Amino acid sequence: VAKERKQGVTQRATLGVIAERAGVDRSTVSRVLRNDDRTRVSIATRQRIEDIAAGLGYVANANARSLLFSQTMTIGLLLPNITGVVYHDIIRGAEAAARESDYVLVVIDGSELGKANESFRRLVLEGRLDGLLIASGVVTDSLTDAVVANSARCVILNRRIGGRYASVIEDDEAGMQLGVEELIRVGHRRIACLAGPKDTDTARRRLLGYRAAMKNAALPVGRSAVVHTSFDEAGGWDGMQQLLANGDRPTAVAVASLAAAIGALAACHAVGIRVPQDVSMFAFHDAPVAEFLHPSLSTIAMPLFELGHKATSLLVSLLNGDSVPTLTRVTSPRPRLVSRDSIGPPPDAN
Amino acid sequence: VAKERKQGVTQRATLGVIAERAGVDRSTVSRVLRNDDRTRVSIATRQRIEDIAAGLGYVANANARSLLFSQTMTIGLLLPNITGVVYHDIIRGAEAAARESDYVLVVIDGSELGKANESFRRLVLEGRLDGLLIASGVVTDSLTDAVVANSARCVILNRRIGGRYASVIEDDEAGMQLGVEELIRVGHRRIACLAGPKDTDTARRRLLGYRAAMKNAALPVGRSAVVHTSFDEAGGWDGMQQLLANGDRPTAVAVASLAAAIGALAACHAVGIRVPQDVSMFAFHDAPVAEFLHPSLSTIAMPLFELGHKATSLLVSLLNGDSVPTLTRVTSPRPRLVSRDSIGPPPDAN
DNA sequence: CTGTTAGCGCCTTCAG
DNA sequence: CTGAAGGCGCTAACAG
Repeated sequence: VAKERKQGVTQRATLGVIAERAGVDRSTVSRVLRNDDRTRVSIATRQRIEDIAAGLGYVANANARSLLFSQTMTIGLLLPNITGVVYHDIIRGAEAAARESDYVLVVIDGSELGKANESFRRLVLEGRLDGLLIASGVVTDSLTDAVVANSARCVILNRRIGGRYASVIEDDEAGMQLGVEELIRVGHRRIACLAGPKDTDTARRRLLGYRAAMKNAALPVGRSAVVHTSFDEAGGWDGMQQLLANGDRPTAVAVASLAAAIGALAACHAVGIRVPQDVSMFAFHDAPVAEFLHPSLSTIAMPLFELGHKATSLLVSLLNGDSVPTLTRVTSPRPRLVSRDSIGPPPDAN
Repeated sequence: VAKERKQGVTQRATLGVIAERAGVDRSTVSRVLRNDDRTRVSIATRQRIEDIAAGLGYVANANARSLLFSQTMTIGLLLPNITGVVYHDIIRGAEAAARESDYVLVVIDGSELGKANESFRRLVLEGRLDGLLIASGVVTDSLTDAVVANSARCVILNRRIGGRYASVIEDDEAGMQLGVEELIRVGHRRIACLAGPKDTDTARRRLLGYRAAMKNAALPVGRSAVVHTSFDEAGGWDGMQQLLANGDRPTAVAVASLAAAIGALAACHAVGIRVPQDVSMFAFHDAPVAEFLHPSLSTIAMPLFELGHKATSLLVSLLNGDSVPTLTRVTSPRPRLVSRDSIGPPPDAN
């Protein structure tokens, strides 16, 4: 355990040295540099102080402030898999909202639960972070409980948790329904669903959208039409293989994630099933790569920037002591169907 | 500008309250809880203090420590595009190395330069971070200069910068050479290169590997055999289209990034060119998605975990006041060819 | 208009 | 074996 005390080589300017050079008290310097409007400082000294501070490249030490205010003005975004394509927009949205409220955003990789807990401990329990945005996947009650037990605040992204903590969700149901409706519109009737992990709230909501669309069109959902697998490529591959092994093969598939759709496409290629001639499909969530697959993949673009933005602004409210609703839905802009080449009419259409 | 002073609702335990309950001085509590071995505390009081601390869930406040030591024990990893597939292993490696030295790692999204500078300002200049790992792309001299001018330290990942700052690079040249050698081994002679942005050091090194392999085999590199484009899918698409428009179309292509290879595959599909029957290709860098493309993509797996790990341990050395070499190569484990279906014999072979 | 004072939570001499 | 005192850099009363 390295416990050695280390010192930065270059010393940064402090209020003290500026005060000394300007021949005033540190408090005066503080007032000037913060533009404290409750007290007036003479133009002359103000100018002198500002010049010296600028010359020294003075920036206030965040740690001193944090100590004083019990508040660091930084929040963390905990992601289960930092390189997932869908997270980029969430990050951008969160960062924008953070900046609007003078917070800094840092991202924490929680790809392994043990690591997540370790980083979490250092960052939240030791007071480096005022609050945490927790993306679905790594959320556990013990984690969230620990966060709030340490006077930090948290907001859950895209996952509902027993109503004890604030969570923000996208309208998975509407998005999935939109895609299935398109499949129905072009003539499909035997439509299957690659639904994601059975025990996740996200997958459950997407499945609801699928079922809603099927029900509205009075289409049957066979017992083997819904397959639960992981959200990644391997999951899509496995799930598609199961669907293709069925007696009455579906003519179209609604896939609950982009990565799984890539796997599903591969599974089709592997057995010579053509997309969209033999089977149509679309993926939930959009990303640039969809354009470049073979065939290019029709997708549902969700308001992820807004999701990240909303979650962050709620967290900021929480940090301001305001209360926020337990569940917030981000419904605007609406989910959008991005039509590419993976959806066509069913093979038996004529 | 929100400047209101906010207070956490729950107050965290401090040395003071533990001391009070234990009927001792705060300094004694501090000694016990830090396991200070330079001074002995009686078993009885030690036990009492530890019990109370545990009961209160005491964790030392990082901000108070930071203020005292001018050191936060956290380092940042600045990524140009946080969701790039190659970054995941780098992040994991960096995190592992950070933990080994009792540092915490946070990731910063630098996808937009303006944002990067803003986050950077808040995090580095205000002293929230002891040092910064800067991944290629966003590196500018003004940024790095500003970092060290503020008594933070930085290490550049996979990009050399005029010898003024420490940088760590993977062996791009060896990796690219390995792939091209495989193309040559199966019989290709007209081999092109989609080389990435012309002005980046990374692309330049990969191109060197391509040229080295060609030279070793005494194969000519035509003037139109090397195309510079961006590293993303669109870049690969554009570049491949240029190559296919050439008079003597190459029979194989070395692609300097995975995303560009996906774009290149798409460009081939678009004009009915089959991979690998008509054109073979491989991509620099490996990721799970390569397995699920059509055809599955042969790739070069690079030691990215080790890259992140090495860069971080160098940064820690720097923070300890040690000096480190300006340029460090991560050459172990060696680049590895992951053979899949996108490489085959040239069409004119028999 | 400006200085004095006190303290955020922690650690480290130096005395007992 | 333990306590007292001082200070990291900053800000917010309260005095002048």
